[in-house]
Amino acid sequence: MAFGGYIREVRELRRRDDRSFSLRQVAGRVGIEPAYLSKIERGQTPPPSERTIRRLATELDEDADVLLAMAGKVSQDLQEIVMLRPKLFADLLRQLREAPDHAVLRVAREIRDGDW
Amino acid sequence: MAFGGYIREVRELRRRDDRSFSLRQVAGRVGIEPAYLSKIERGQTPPPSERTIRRLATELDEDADVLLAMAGKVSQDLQEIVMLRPKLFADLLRQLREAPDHAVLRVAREIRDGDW
DNA sequence: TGTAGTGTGTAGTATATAGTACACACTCGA
DNA sequence: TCGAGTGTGTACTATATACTACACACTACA
Repeated sequence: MAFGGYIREVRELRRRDDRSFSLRQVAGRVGIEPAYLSKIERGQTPPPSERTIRRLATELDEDADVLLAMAGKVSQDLQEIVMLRPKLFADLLRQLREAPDHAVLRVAREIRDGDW
Repeated sequence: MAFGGYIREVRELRRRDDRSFSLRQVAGRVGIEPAYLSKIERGQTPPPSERTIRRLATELDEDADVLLAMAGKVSQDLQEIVMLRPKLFADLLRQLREAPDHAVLRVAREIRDGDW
């Protein structure tokens, strides 16, 4: 799914119950020009910065990491986690690339339960 | 450790045994201008692109993910792994941020051994 | 002693990123 | 019916990214 089209879809859905979700008003609350948001939603310009995507996520009650992924980006805080131990996490991610969700989830659960 | 200084250190070390590791010759093999490599090594310009860092890594026999991390970058292929399942990997990475190396390694080993 | 090779200073460039600013035509409720 | 609000077209801009090109002074060794 393309980033812009998804934003438009979600915004118009919210708008059905709340007239304040017009393009202009959302742009205003997010802190960008309406013309820019219009171009973003129609894919006439590349997705905006991480900062702006995060504000859109908050505004539209969407998951920031998912929106960032649709925009072809990875959250800066995740990048920093990888950069602190690059070999460790590079290997791990490449191992997990093909692993089914449930296997990854189990791993996350084990770690969370702190059985180190 | 700063990216540029590390490159210089490694290159000069290689150079002790192999005169072909001069700044000019390495730049030539990597495909960039000597003046540019000079500025990189002295930190007078930001680290180069992922593509150029990878070539430097090959040339100097260093780990590309580690060099990229020193340059404040995360490999594009790793970013793509995260972007395919953003929620899953975002959660996992944030769980593992504080986990000790050996715990992460054990997780990687379990997955590799395929006990899904 | 001269020339081949070394690192570096300075100037400039192309492309991408991340937007702003303003005007325009349309629509819809009071 | 008119004016407030809507989305969009066009033109511009500032900053960052990722380099190239050329000239210069120094060194080393044949």
